[in-house]
Amino acid sequence: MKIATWNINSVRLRRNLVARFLRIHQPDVLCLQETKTINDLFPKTTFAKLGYEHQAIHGQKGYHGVAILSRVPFRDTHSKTLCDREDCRHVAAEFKNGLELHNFYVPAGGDIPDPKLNPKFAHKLAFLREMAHAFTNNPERNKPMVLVGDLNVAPLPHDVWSHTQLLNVVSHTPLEVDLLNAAKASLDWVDVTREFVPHGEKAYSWWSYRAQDWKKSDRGRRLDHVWTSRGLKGAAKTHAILKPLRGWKQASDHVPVLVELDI
DNA sequence: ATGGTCGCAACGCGA
Repeated sequence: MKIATWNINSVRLRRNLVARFLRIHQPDVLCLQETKTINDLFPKTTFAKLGYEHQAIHGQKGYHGVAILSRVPFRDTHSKTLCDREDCRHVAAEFKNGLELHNFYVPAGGDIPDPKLNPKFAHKLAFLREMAHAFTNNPERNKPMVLVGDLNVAPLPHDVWSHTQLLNVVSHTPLEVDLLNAAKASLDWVDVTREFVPHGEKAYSWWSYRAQDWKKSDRGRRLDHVWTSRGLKGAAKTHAILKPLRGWKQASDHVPVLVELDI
């Protein structure tokens, strides 16, 4: 089963890029974040025509929004409400082979890394805590599960271009990293990217729009993640962060992360 | 140290 995650930063603006990605890489399932549209305006038929006729769409006007596009039928889908907000930041699908797939879009958290001064950062921290609670004591924690998404945290020193320069920058502060690690520990999740890329090597999935030349400066961060439950350890056969897609015309600032699981 | 760029939707907000 080939699974991809991609923060698309408007699925309507970039529907043709999604279609190109689907044609080239042929994932079985694509999880999108920041679709930025209400469900009625989601380009369903564009993707259905390419074989992705099973769609769990959870969007809102203008902001956030997540979706799962699949060639494989779902058994069931649902979405969680986190932090008692209407924000569309989670959608999950269960497949007939028993796999449960969770697609998250964690709040970015604003600029000031202090929850007392910045309510957006406080929301991010609360969201990460709730993410952990969602899986702690989960009666189904032993089933095969995959968690993907834009988690908006780069946890390891080599998940950012400069560990020391980003220690006080939202996405890499110790506070967020600790909470992300706690969420990861809640189900003993495996970080698939780091099973393939050694911890001493740089790995990025996002490059800012603000750089003059994103490729030349290469000041990236690894914000997009694929986690598998412990029972799926070793199931990942291939892994790729599709850096060239950042160079596509009118690209998203995130690139897809793609894994092939033997399930 | 600062500001740099996007997308939505309406000229601000969130990223």
